[in-house]
Amino acid sequence: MAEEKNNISKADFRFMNDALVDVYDHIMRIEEETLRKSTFRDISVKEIHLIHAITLHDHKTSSEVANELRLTKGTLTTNVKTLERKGYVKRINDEQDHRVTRLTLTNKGKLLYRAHDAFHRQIVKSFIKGMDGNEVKVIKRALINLEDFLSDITQ
Amino acid sequence: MAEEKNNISKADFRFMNDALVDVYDHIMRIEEETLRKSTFRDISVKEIHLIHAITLHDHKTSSEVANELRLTKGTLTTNVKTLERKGYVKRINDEQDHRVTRLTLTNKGKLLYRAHDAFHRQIVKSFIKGMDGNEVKVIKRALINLEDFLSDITQ
DNA sequence: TAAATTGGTTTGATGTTCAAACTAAATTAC
DNA sequence: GTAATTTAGTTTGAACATCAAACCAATTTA
Repeated sequence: MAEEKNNISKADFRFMNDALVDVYDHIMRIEEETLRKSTFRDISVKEIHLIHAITLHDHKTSSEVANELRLTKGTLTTNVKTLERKGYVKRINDEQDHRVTRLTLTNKGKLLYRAHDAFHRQIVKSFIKGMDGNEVKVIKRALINLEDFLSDITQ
Repeated sequence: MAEEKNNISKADFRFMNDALVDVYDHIMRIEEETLRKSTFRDISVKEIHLIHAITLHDHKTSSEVANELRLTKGTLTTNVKTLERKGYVKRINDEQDHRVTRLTLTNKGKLLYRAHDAFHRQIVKSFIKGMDGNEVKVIKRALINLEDFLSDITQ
């Protein structure tokens, strides 16, 4: 066997590690800059992640969104408040249970959601650029490996 | 051709996008928790990234580190100050140019650096678990694709 | 119907960051 | 060779994100 399975050279480790680390920072940076130059220049990366978590259609409760983003309820309240003020998010009072507020995007919020989603689509597309079906499967397997590894650590 | 090149199904997009997004958050979370439970419980994820940027051997200047991490000089000064107080980092006065301070890790800092590096090694290893040389090449290509895409945007 | 629980908000504190003013050292321009 | 400019880093004051804890109102349970 020319290449041992599960054995990785120092150079490969360094390359992949740096790539994995840098890529995320780079994406955040680009998102920030892109937003700054767009019609949505009053929105930060953190805010767009909240908008993404609220999603297009499924009227989640505040607590659900807070859990997903691992923020306290208090933090979410304040963040939602500013996005509401800026006109991206609307609160809906739940008819069944008068304690809960559900979150939804305004038209402006939906527009931003779609723009952001399109950017992510580009990222994924670039990731698998020029690859055939089998190669895409290899990438998926790698991502599944990583997710499994990470969830094994957590519980 | 059963599978068109460069065409990705909605499901594949969603899977890869979510994986790419979630993986980073997950890693940060695990780093945070692991630190909390270790001997280094006085260190945050942001702080460990600073320690990583200072590196084991190459006595960078404050400005160099600030640029790498894209922080202002002022922010770096305060961050270094707390890491110095906690005993992970040392300032060295440059003999040539008395304006510059170079940054280096104490033994405690180096210990932490190595522990953190070992964790990253595990991550990369899990990423390519069970793959042969060709498959590893596919992964590398994907990461290069992504880096190219991102630098093209920034140029 | 009183007590406990739940969903969300408010409050006060902490940590991270920045921009701008500043200090000290080095470089350049005359 | 001194004055003016630039450079490296620090200090300061403000802004923002976050949290934990106290709180309020509605619902559930006992």
